Amino acid sequence: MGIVERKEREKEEMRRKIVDAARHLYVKNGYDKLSIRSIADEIEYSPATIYLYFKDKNEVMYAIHQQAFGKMMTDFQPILNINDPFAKLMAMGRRYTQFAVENPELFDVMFIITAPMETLECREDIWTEGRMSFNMLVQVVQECIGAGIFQPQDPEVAAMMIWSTIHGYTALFIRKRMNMFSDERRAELMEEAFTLFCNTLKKGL
Amino acid sequence: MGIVERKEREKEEMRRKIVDAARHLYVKNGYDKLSIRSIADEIEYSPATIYLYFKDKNEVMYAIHQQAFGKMMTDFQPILNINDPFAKLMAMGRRYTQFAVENPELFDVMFIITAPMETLECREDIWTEGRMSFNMLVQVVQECIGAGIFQPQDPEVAAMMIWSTIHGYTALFIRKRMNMFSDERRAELMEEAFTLFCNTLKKGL
DNA sequence: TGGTTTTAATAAACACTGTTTAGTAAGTTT
DNA sequence: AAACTTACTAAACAGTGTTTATTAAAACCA
Repeated sequence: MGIVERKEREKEEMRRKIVDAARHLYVKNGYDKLSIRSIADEIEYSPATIYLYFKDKNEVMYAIHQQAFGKMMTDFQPILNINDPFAKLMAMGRRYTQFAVENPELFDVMFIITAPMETLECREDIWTEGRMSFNMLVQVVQECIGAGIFQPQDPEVAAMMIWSTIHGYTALFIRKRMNMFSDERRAELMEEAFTLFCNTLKKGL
Repeated sequence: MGIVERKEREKEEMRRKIVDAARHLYVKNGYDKLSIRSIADEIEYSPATIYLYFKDKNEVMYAIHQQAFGKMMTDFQPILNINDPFAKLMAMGRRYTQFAVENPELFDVMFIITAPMETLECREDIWTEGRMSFNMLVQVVQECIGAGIFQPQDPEVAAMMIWSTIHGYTALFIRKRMNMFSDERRAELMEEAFTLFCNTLKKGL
């Protein structure tokens, strides 16, 4: 009797339906305007039903957060084919910011908003999505060390420094903390700060 | 007749009362739990009264944001007496993170939360608090160039790169994006990333 | 097949939220 | 003393996340 299996599938299917609707609304309207009721409306179920599949709104946000990391990974896939490790590193930095600009809400839920981090899956030293993404960066840094572009050193420390810089201006931009500059100057500063950082790394790391 | 003047003073006094209560509650409970009603309760007025002094909650947040920048400026004051420009720069970086760790909610409203940036005061290329803080950093970078520690270059670009790195790991930490590491490793990575960044700057910028 | 149990879904309520509007009471001016 | 102006608030509007009691359907068992 495949009844339990079918029920399992239906449960999965329903979860997927909820997350898809939620992601849709979230990407369009942002976190503040994403409500359990609007998700329920979208999938034509009552609001209470969502609580049969997710503990709370944070868990819905975590599911979106997971999907967002999935999308980012596929976006990054072509970069992994680049042979020159430093060129690969630079391409990764560029893509990070590009991803944020093209998908501001997804970037938000991945790296800024607190909601998804309130779930069990993101506490107690385990945050799978973060761990895996960071490892990807660490590996490229490792390759740079192996190729003699960077000096021998703890690749995690170097990776953390590099992530910080790229994430820094990206987050400041996304959260409007470059509003003291004009649109043009803003773009210029980000671009040139990136270039300067790359050159500094090449010389000094 | 000093009646208009007294009324002016009373208006100012009331605004101050509201912001003080709001800041108090915000620092204690964070943005989500700060409500117009809770502020009204604290100062023993009706919620509607707050709307006679502030356009909306965003403007209250902007007032807190202003006060937070004030506090940060006084925290930074002693650093400005350091003679060696590079030591001054490093001290500023340290204090930035220290301020964030000691006053996470204030850091949030200054550099992460979107609410205060929705006000008129923060749109159209003017964000006084941001401009002034950034200028402070630019000046120190300028001094580093003058002292021959950094090569001649656009000090705003260099300042943006430096701000990005320091802000990067600070924001990632505050928003729990280092949850894939243990407490100890987290602190270690931040500390060593900072040291590595300083050394890289000294060598390569 | 009939009766029992389990499951899925919901209506309604609870305790909130930011914000607006209409009305009141006190202070100020003429 | 009457007219006007200001400061304030009660109440309402339209939402929010979440919980609970209830119902209807599906699954299981005799």
